Amino acid sequence: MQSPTELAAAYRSQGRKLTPQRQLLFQLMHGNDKHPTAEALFAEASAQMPGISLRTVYQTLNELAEMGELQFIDIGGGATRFDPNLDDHHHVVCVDCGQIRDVHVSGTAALKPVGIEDFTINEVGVVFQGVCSTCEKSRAKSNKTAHVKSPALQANVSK
Amino acid sequence: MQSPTELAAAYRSQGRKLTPQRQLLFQLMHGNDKHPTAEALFAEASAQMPGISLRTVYQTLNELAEMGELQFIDIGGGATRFDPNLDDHHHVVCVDCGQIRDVHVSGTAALKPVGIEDFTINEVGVVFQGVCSTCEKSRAKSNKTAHVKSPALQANVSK
DNA sequence: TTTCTTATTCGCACGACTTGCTAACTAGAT
DNA sequence: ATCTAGTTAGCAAGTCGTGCGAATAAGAAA
Repeated sequence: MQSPTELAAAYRSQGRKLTPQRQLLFQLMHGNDKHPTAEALFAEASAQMPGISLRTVYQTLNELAEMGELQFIDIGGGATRFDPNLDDHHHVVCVDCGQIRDVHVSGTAALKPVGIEDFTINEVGVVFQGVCSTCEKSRAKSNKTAHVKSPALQANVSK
Repeated sequence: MQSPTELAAAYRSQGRKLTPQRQLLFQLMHGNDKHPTAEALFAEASAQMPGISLRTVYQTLNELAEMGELQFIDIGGGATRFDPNLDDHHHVVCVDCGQIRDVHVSGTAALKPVGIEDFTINEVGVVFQGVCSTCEKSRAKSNKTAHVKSPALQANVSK
C-alpha cells in the first residue's frame, strides 16, 4: 500500500474525496503488518476518532482493495483480514494463537501443478501452518494436544 | 476420507452411533472431489432423504473434520468447502466460476520460508489462482476484464 | 466566502453462513 | 422388550459483511 500522502493524491485523481476518516485509515493501515480484521481496525480508529463507523471502515478497505492497494487474506475461521503489503510474499499462521506473519518464500517458481493444463494460472499463494515460539512454550506447560486448531482459525473443530 | 464401511467401524469404535443420516453423508462425501459446501451437500442429501436437516449436515461434517477424515477449505468469499481427499495435494481455483480442483504439486519440499525461525512449521498449503478453459472461452466472447474476481470468491470486489 | 454538486458517512436493517439449544427420537447395549 | 446415551431437527441467535437512504461534508465554482 502506498503512503497516506500518495493515497491522497490517488484518491483525488480518481474523483474521490479525502475525508478525515479515510486519512486516518490510511495511516493505520500503512505499513501495518498485523493483518487486522475490519473490526480490529475499527477499534484502533475509534480510539482516535470516536464516532467513526464500522461501515466506513469496511467501505474504505474495499475501496483500497479495488484500487489494488491491499489484499484480503482468508485463512478460514472468522473475519477476513487485510494485508497492505504489496511485495511478493506469503503467510505463516500460528494454529494456536492465530497470528499471521508475512514471509518471503524462495522456491515458488519451481512449484509445478500437475494435471491442470486447462487452467491459466495467474497467482500462487503459499500458507505455512505451524506454531509460534510463544505458543510452543505454553504448550510445554499445559497438556495441550497437538493438531488442535486455534479457535481463531477453526472455530468449528473443538466443541 | 475412508470408505463408508470403514467410517462405520470408526464411528462405532468411538461410541458414536451409526444413523441413516450419517451413512448417507458418508456415501455422498466419499470420493467426492467437488469440494461442496454444507448447503450443496445438504441439497444432495435432501434429494435422497427428504427431511434431513442442514444442522445435521454441519454436525456430521464437523465430526469428520475432528476425526481427521476431511479438511475445510477456505478460499474466501462465501461458505466453507469440504475436502475428503486426504492425499498430499493442493488446490487450483478458477477466479471466474469459483470451481476448485485438486492438484498434486511437485516442488513443495523446496519451498523455503525465510525469517520465521521461531515457528515450527507443520503444514504447507498452496493455492493456485487462475482461469479455467471454460471461463477463458467465455471471456473471449464477452468483454470481461481480467483481474475481476469471481463473486463466488471475492464477493466484495465488484460493486 | 458563499454556494452548489456530488461523494461520503453513518446506522440500521438485512442477508449469508454457522452454531447453540433442547425436546423428541433412536441406535445399540442389556 | 427395555433402557440409556448419543442424535436429530429446527428455530433462535451470533458473526461477518453489505444494501439502503437521509444527513453531512469535501471540493469546485462563483
